[in-house]
Amino acid sequence: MNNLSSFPWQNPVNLYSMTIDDLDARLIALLTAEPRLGVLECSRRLGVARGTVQARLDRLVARGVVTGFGPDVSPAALGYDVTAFVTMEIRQIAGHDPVADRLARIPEVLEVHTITGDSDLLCRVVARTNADLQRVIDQIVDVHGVLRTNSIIALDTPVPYRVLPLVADVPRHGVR
Amino acid sequence: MNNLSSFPWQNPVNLYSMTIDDLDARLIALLTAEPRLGVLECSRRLGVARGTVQARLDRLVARGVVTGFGPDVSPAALGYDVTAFVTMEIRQIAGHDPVADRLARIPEVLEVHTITGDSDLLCRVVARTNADLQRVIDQIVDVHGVLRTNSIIALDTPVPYRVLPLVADVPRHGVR
DNA sequence: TTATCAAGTGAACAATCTGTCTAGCTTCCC
DNA sequence: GGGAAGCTAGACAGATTGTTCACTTGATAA
Repeated sequence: MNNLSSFPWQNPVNLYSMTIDDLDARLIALLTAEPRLGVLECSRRLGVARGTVQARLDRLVARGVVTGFGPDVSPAALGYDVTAFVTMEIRQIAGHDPVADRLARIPEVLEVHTITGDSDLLCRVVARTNADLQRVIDQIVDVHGVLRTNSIIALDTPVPYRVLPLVADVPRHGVR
Repeated sequence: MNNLSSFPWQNPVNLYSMTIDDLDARLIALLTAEPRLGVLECSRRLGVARGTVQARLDRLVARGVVTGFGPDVSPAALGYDVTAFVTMEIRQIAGHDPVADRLARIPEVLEVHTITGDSDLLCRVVARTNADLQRVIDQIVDVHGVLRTNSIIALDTPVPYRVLPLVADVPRHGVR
């Protein structure tokens, strides 16, 4: 079933195992908890050599498991207290999706997905107030090709976005 | 209308202006682009003194605008290629939401929101394959209090989560 | 069994950065 | 004018970084 080891060159993306081991997971968890930690301090906390931490980090980044260490910005702290999910039907147009391109130009649109189901696109937007949300939605509706939208407001977020449990879980399912 | 300056003590959370200026935005953009940059290098790139960058950064973190510098992990790179949004109706139970607590115990559940509309909760989940998604959804359905679920698969993500345009936009709307 | 390779260890080097102070200057507000 | 806050510029010791070295270990394959 798994031909990665037999014909790795046929699967360049998967040249490296898509799994991480326990040390990787602990490293990610550590850096998530205390992101400003240096490599040296990490090596001390994890009980391994500095070179190991450095190599692991490089490998995680090279594989694309860790895509960056960007500052996490809270829209709420900037005054954008309202989060909403907007689904929409669009007029299907050939070629590279022009609707998504237009949506990407609206700063309040934080992400866009194409989806299965009745609607075609799902995007997450933020706004300063409910009234401000109307303004943002108006911008979305104005996008050429958008036929109909449907908004759902996120009242509360009992579980904010997190990946750590997943990261901690992966080593236990290690296939390789 | 804005009583922040008159009675700041009545609004402890908003003691600091919820706005950022151009330098803040440029600093965030710079760190987003090259996150491993040190404070000194930032000060050189931005053309300001090191102490300024340090102070700005400290303030951004203190205000909660920047919540962390955690490593950004890509679930896809870990083999979780399928993303789905699951909405659900739940049996309303008094007290601190026990359903969300249970959902939080499922590693594949990346975030949970309570929402307006027909459904009560919206959560983002990932899975290794479509078949694996069924396993995850089964776990969700098994949660006590979950009555019905509805899954939407994200086929593609033309605009991945990003906050930078918003950050760049805020200084232009600076109220203070 | 032996050869080979990938990975980790421990140590060393110079160059750089960090945390923390100082002092002086400007701007804004009462 | 006085005060507060923010920025600049410079200084210090101490810590960290990137890099390279030689050596050990474990797994794999011939």
